[in-house]
Amino acid sequence: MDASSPFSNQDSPWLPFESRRRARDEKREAVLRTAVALFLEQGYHRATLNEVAKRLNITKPALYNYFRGKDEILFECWAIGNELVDECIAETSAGGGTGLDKLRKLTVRYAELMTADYGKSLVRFDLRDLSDDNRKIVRNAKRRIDRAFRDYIAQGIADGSIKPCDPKLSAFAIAGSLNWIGHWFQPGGAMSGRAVAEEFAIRLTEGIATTSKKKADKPPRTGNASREETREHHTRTAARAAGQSKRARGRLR
Amino acid sequence: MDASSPFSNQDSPWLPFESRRRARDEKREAVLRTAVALFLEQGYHRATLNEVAKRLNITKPALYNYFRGKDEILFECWAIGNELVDECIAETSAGGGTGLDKLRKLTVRYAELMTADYGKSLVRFDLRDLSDDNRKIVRNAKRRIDRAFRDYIAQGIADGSIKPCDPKLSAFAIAGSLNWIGHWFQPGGAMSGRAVAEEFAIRLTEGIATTSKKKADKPPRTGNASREETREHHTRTAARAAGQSKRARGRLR
DNA sequence: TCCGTATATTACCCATGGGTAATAAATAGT
DNA sequence: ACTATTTATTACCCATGGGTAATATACGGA
Repeated sequence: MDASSPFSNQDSPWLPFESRRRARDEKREAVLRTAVALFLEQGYHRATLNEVAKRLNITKPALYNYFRGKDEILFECWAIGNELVDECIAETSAGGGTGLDKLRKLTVRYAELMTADYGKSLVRFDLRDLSDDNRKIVRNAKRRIDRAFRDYIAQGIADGSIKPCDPKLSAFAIAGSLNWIGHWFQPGGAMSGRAVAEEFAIRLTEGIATTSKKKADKPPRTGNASREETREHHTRTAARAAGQSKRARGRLR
Repeated sequence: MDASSPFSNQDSPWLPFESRRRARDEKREAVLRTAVALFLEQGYHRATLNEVAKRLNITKPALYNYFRGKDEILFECWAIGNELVDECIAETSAGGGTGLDKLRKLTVRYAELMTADYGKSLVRFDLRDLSDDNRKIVRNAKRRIDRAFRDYIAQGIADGSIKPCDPKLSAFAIAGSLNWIGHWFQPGGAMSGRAVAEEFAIRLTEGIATTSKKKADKPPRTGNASREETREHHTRTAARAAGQSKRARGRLR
């Protein structure tokens, strides 16, 4: 009725009777795009590799040219999301400002990530579906993200931009609220991902900020923490090749 | 042993039947306690009914004396958690106070629920594992919970205890943060569930409250929103019998 | 004591879906 | 064009685990 039609899936490099000569990495990424969408849509266990393949106009065994197995696909989806978060943290840390400034900056970007597929995969996939090695990698990455939030809060307390509080619990509270976005946000809604992100950034930090800015009431200052680039989900492929962890590049023969 | 029968005498031919039924319900609940723990520990799909049975020193088919199938067990676990939340909401709504008072009261109780198994089941189980009918029930219940948060916020804005804000987004932010507790809290940690709950209640409401109470700094006023009873996870059995929804009482023969 | 019911067990069925082997088709290099 | 390599397909294996049928056992009631 839908996915099997030759007219849907216009972005599949395997369109029948189409030139099948495309870079291997593009196909890999196409698999991941399809897989992450399906995993989110149906849940990892209900989603089958047959269905992933079907949506790409190929058959299941073809997937094994690019991945060792289902759990590796899951991990790679997660890894892409993780790289996006890492970029957020790196850029936020690189930029200046008070602890509160950084916290807000990270909050906005992280929130917006949670409204997109790869971001959602960070919070909706289950660690226990991964291999032991990959599970360790993910756990460490989660800790790094948590530390970023805590560090910014601690820094804010130190520089006086944030009220004294327990950084650990405050980070949990903020990150929890943001992570939950990945569970309820759906693109078709009334607010865009960007809008939700900016709203949340204000709401979640106003409680602990020392200066109670009324940024929300009118838009005289949109803030400098949200206008820069956020629009390159592509050209990330090269960066991934330098990823920190063992991520097999397809089946090694 | 309880109040299920006024006469513990042999002149009541109902006593044996009653005690039998009670024994049955106790076994039912034992299954649910074991199942919810296992589902949380391993995830619904990895957890097997064989393992549930094994932990109860019985075998898998014995479970089918009490439940129609795995997904019904999942639903019943969820239903118990939902009743606990319903009690929170009912009591909070019954009690007086400003919108902010009620919001805080609900926040404390809800947070503490999230630190226990049945509470966690509300946010960690996947709707899509349920039958269509049960899924509808759960969805409606989730909406009711969301509405409670929104109503209290709206009420608080109306009575001046809460700053003007979007009730919908604020409710999402608060509930999200609370729900996330169900994902990270583990009993063995440094803080008790109660302690986490009270911390969160303060942190999550201080941002939108008009009066910035410093409840956290010293304990001159512990607040009336946290001392009353919260300690009856038992004797809930009878209340469940009057539950709002089709919940089969074991296999009907 | 004997019957009927509730409850448990053993032994099975079988749909599902991840994964693999053998092989065919396309592509690149010479 | 011939060959090696990559990439896809068809046809299959099989472990897993939910669910069921047949049956045994415990127990209350007469």
